[in-house]
Amino acid sequence: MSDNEDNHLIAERRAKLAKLRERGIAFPNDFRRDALAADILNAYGAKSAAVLEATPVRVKVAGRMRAKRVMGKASFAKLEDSSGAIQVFLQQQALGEVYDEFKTWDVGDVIGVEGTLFRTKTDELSVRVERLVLLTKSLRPLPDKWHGIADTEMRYRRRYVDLIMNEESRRVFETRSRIVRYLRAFLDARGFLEVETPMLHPIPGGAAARPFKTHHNALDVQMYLRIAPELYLKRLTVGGFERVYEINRNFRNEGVSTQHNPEFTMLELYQAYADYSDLMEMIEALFQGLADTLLGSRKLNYQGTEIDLSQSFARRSIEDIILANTPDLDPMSLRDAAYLRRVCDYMKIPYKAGDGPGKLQIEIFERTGEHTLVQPTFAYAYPAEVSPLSRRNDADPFITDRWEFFVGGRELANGFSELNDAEDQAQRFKDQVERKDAGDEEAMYYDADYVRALEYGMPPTAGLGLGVDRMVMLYTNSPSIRDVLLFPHMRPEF
RNA sequence: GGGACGGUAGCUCAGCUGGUAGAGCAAGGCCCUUUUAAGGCUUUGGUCCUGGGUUCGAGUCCCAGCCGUCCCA
Repeated sequence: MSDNEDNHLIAERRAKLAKLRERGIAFPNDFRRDALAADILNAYGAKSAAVLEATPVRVKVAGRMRAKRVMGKASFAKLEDSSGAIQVFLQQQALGEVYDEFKTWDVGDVIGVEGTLFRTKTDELSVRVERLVLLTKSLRPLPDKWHGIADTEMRYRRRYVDLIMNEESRRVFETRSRIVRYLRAFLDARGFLEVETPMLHPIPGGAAARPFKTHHNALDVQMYLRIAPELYLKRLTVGGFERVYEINRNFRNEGVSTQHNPEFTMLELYQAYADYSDLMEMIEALFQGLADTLLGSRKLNYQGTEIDLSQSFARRSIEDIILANTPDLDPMSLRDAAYLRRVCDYMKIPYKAGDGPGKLQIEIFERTGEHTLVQPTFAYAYPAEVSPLSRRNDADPFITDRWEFFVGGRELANGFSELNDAEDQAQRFKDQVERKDAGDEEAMYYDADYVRALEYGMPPTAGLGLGVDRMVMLYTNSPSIRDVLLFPHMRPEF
């Protein structure tokens, strides 16, 4: 992908622009359109040639020239705006000198035309142009109009070209916007308050992940881009905002893949006087309602697999899922660290020396169970050891009241009843610090102010985080997270 | 981090066991007043990703690197 500046196509267009500059305003901004292509087609697409001739309709449209067919003294071109495209018809006889200039214009130029509607011999509604203006000279040739861009690298690095060329790509990002609007409407209707909490954190918290580090000059302190907004949002529930949410970016200093981008969008919400099972119901309503609104169906195709959202979503405990996928395991030894280490050794699953039975369980689950959760499934009963912010289960202190939600073998959301016991939280942070000191880079820091907030009293609360990008992937049938991010992370080009 | 695959004209792609770098579209010129991947004639356009190596000779083979895609961890 190397188009150097001196390729002759660009040179020719620069020469044309130089002539435009000599003649006056090369980039005029006084053309005002009065119609969009799609609106014209909707309003007059059914009118007959005779009716259009009897009662002429004048329109002013503007957009990018996407096709150009010159036949001597008459030409056709396709003019594309945000709504769609309409054909324009130009004649030497009607336009004079401007027509001769038009013949030198290029596909990709932005033009404005004024004229009357008519139907061509092939019955296509078109604009018979009476006035014609070049609004923006395009200096770079567009990709092949028939093949489009196949080069994924160019699609991601030059999203603007991708958006010009690919209707499908535009549609994905329009759908993304609709999904985010749906999320807001869904939560607003349930009495949630949208808030904004800091992106620059003195202590990165709320998740197990490596943060991006930065530095605040005036204060001369180390800062971190947030890995999750969780601890701030829960401070707000202490403050009395009983239903809050935030939709914004998190940053994690980790690998890039079809599932991961260093910055990604997360919905987090907290609801007081609710528990983790209330949130399972909320997720179900959310995913089903979105399918209804977006697709008009609760069955969707994701990369060749039918996903059925119409049934009540499955709920299975972590230990059940582990046993279902590895039936040889001894059900009575699932919390025996020595036994689990032998299992990991046998299955070639890496683990760290300090990993206890809870962490080992999750390692086994992630290797053997996750990818089997294709239909919407809540995996619940996460070990307390890997859930330092979750409320312990009343009957079984080994586990917490926590689930993760899977579709297509992929984690889309994580929710739990919140740990609101300040003293338990302080102890869990201490355990995390020990793990960090032992070399676990993903272990959490001790957040003293957060513990202090809990000491004021946080009502019983449940919260969840939902990966918006992955959700958009699901609903737009996109194989890679890069397909749903306008400007995905790439290595610097220059 | 490991593996597989890819990088050739502005775009999409050919290029066999090593032997003068190709097509379509786009672009320049000429013709053309109802086309829609318009058409006809014609011309131009290359750091074959980069750097080494083997060879009389490398787009092609070898090594290293860069960028990307997918899979795995």
